[in-house]
Amino acid sequence: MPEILEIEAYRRLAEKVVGRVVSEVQAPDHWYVKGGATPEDLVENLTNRRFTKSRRKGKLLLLDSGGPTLGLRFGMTGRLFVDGKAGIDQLEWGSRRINPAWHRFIIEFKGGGSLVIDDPRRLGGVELNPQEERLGPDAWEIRLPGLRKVLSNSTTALKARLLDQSRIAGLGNLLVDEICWRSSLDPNRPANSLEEKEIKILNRTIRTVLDQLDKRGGSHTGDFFEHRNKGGVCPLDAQPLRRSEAGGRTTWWCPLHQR
DNA sequence: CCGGATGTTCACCT
DNA sequence: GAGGTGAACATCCG
Repeated sequence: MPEILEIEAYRRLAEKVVGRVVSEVQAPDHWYVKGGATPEDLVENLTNRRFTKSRRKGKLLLLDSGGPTLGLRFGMTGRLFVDGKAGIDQLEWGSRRINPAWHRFIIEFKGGGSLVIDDPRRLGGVELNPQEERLGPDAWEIRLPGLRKVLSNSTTALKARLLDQSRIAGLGNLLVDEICWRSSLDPNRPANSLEEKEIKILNRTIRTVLDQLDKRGGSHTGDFFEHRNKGGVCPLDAQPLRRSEAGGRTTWWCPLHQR
């Protein structure tokens, strides 16, 4: 799932619960509660609280309450439902079935309505007062000086650096492939080998891709997405795409124009 | 049946 | 400390 665009869609959906008061919290899956807290901690800290804001940092969704802040992570297969309505119609690689056993976290509100995380693979989690400072600047808000800093002093592959949430928060595997492809940059290049000219291109491309794919409907709507398969060729120059691994993730790129 | 898929965290190496 | 790897989570799809 979800990368920054999907979490942003969830954030917008979660605005519906701002102003509502929590009547009941169900956290049936102890494993799903992170940060050293227990399901009981969540119940105690959130019951009778009124949510005041729906925020996002990278892939972390945050609901402020005036007291504790609730942090929601969705892993690859987590979906958010508010009042039974989904934030994303169809999650790539997700399940299209609905199974109550996959409802890892449920909040009921006074006066009706609910917020539910459905997560078949249990890769997400909920946390009280997550350490937001562990995340780098948000990818949607980062600017040239911030991006320079992300890439400086590191021989790590460009792609691994862009996926490192502590350096820049929000980009996932699909978005990074799309961004490198549009920027004509080889994802395997050492991060600190980029010239100023290339960093500028990358900086612009990050925002262009996020704005454009957000309007289109998500991380899987990029121009490159449908080609990153076995036998895929570059839609720009028809060159067969290469496949490798970077940062532990499958990477596709065009060996001709991505340098 | 097997392998891989939009993610995060942590242990364990070098 | 930096950086890489593999495991764990559990389901769907080809």
